[in-house]
Amino acid sequence: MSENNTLFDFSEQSRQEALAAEVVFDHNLDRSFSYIVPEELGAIQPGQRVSAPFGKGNKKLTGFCISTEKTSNTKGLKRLSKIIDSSPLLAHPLIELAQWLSLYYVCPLGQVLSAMLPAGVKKGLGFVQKRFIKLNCDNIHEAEEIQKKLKEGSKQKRLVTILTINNAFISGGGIESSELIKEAETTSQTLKKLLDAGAAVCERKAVLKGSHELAAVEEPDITLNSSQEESIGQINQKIDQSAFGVFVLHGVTGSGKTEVYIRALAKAAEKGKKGIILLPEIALTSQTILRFKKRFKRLAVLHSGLTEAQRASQWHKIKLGKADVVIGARSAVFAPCDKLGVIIVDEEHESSYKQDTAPRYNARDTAIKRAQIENAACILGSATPSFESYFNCKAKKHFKLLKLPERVEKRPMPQMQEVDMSGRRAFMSEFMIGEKLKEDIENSLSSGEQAILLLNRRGYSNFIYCPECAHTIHCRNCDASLKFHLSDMLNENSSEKLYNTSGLALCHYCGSRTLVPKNCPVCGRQLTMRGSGSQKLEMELNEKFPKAKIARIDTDSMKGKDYRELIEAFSKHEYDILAGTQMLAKGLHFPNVTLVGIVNADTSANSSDFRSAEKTFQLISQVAGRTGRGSKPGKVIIQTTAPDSPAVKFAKMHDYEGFYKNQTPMRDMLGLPPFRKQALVQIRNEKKTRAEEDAAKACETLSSLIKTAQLDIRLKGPFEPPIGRIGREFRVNILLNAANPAVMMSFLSKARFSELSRLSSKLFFDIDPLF
DNA sequence: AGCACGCCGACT
DNA sequence: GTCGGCGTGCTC
Repeated sequence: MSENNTLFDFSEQSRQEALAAEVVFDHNLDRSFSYIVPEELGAIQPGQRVSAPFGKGNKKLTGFCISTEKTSNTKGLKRLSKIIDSSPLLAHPLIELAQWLSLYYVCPLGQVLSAMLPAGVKKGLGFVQKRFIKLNCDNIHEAEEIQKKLKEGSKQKRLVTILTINNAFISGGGIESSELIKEAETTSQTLKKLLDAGAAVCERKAVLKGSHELAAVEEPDITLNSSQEESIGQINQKIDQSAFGVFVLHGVTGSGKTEVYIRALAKAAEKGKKGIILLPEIALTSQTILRFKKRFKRLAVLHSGLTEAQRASQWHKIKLGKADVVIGARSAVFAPCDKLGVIIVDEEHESSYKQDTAPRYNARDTAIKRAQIENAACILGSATPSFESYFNCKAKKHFKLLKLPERVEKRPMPQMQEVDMSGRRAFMSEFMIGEKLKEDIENSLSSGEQAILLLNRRGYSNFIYCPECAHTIHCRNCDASLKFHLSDMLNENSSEKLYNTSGLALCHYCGSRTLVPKNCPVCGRQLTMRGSGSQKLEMELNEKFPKAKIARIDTDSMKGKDYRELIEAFSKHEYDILAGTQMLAKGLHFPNVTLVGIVNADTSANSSDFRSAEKTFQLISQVAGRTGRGSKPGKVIIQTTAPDSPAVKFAKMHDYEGFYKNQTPMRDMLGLPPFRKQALVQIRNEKKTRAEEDAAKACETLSSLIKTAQLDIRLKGPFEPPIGRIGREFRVNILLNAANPAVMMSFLSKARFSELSRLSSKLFFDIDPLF
């Protein structure tokens, strides 16, 4: 209707200059749309969200304004309906970062911008309405007048007194009503009378939810050793100069990396700048958070245990400049700090920094880019740096390697001992704890110390299996066998004699849950749950150490909060043995743990994974770091079927450099990371033949584009991924690798608008994939 | 990504 | 004769 009046408006509208806004939406269209900004909506800035009519039905969509421009060419442009935010949610550096992410990770800008904001912020959560009370006068003299009218010793009088003392006059901020009532030891009834009499007024204001600050600040009394001093010196220099620089802090476990982080964050705060520290989600325990809370009063925390509203509140706290330090998981790399001084990525080698849904960014690499945009220092800390980061120190001028080769207080590195299980496969299928490990656990227990046992698989068993015909139960939607999980969630009466009532079959790929039949659907014999897992380990421990208190941790048995509680309980020695999966390897600090047993060090999960040796090395080294953190020395028992593999050998000797030198020539030869950058193009379709056809076409298109432009990009594929079908869709992969990430970036942004976009299969890009 | 338009098969 | 399958094209 109103959009159609251009016919008559022609002479006035189109000749006049109008303000146009470029808007991107959170959909799969990788382009922006121009809209006229109607004058009555007022000023608009990039980073604000807008509501705009879109498509034939003019459906109102929420988008982001990314730029504005005066233009006389307004033909065919629609008008914005609304400016949603009163001020930009995303400042310029974050928009710039989003533009880079969009290009680098081949993801529409609107999706990136949307992913930068917590869901609660988009919903407008994070604030609570509170009532503030102030006297209906402007000074003490007028307040005395009010006092005179009230009865001596009355509660109303007391309220007025408190308001007067606190200068809660009409032009001021007032006192929050519940605080006032508490202070005056009265009730809301009394306050209401005062308000009704017109002696005081009430004002509603939006206040950050749960934003109570911690009072006590502990003075740091830790003396740094010389390598810590050296490291912090170099980092602080960059922070002082407001200069970009990346520091790979290679510190053995227990070498005091956290103290270096704290000093860098303090330095930034001292300069009036902000700092962000990223941790793997699993390491964000109250243990760690508390350590930072003690040192930084103005701290914001972003972890998955928060509700949407709490998260939004923390976000706004940062946005309002009320936090000097932000501690959080992956997405905290987008924390809306202005004046960023330092950004830290702890355990930078962790694969959980990579997001596995669009935008598929790696928070470590995003942190580097953000530091570059904002002229900040970036610290990548790890006991086992990723080969990528170590390589960058040699190859890139902005990277600098800093080493912390010794544990603090000169504590010794744990003693490492491997146990060769290769000749004992029969034993391992039955039990998981060998004699050597059993002995050492007994020793630890008898001297009142604690032990951690680490297992590499999750769940009770690998699959549900028929011993007669070898049939395994598979997922309906995926090419994956279902895993059996013990569960007490089932109610006995619903599941008769046909189903196993002790647990459920779970698909680790699409998350579907089904009942487990008792008998094989093919031959009718009774099914068994074969394999080994942490639940089975727990049972074996209970048998072998009946007096010990045993706790089990894995992703299946734990949801965030329970996990944190269990960690606390273990650190208070409420348990003797902690058994679980990889997640135990991360940055936990238990002074009383003197023994770590790695039940099976072989990460043979996926032989196509060229990083599997690197992962094994990281696992052993990280887990070893959990022991001997107190006054007593630590010991590590590594059960492995490959005691001579480089990963085990070098990890045993705590020799990272040696392992790097041993492994990287092979990577170089095969053209793998860190020497070349990888990009995965995945074709998905519900029809298998269609997926295969389209993959073949995509290969051809890509190959010819590479050839004609003579690019240094190699193509491998098409090939079926380890799991060929997930959630009903068949998948086919094509792998690209390029010597130069910029070449890859420009190639892909061109390629996706070529014939590739005309395929009927869905296309997915995963840059720097981790398998 | 949505959503509409449009052209061929299986039904009341 | 109509309902509805999903291929194609467009979105300021």
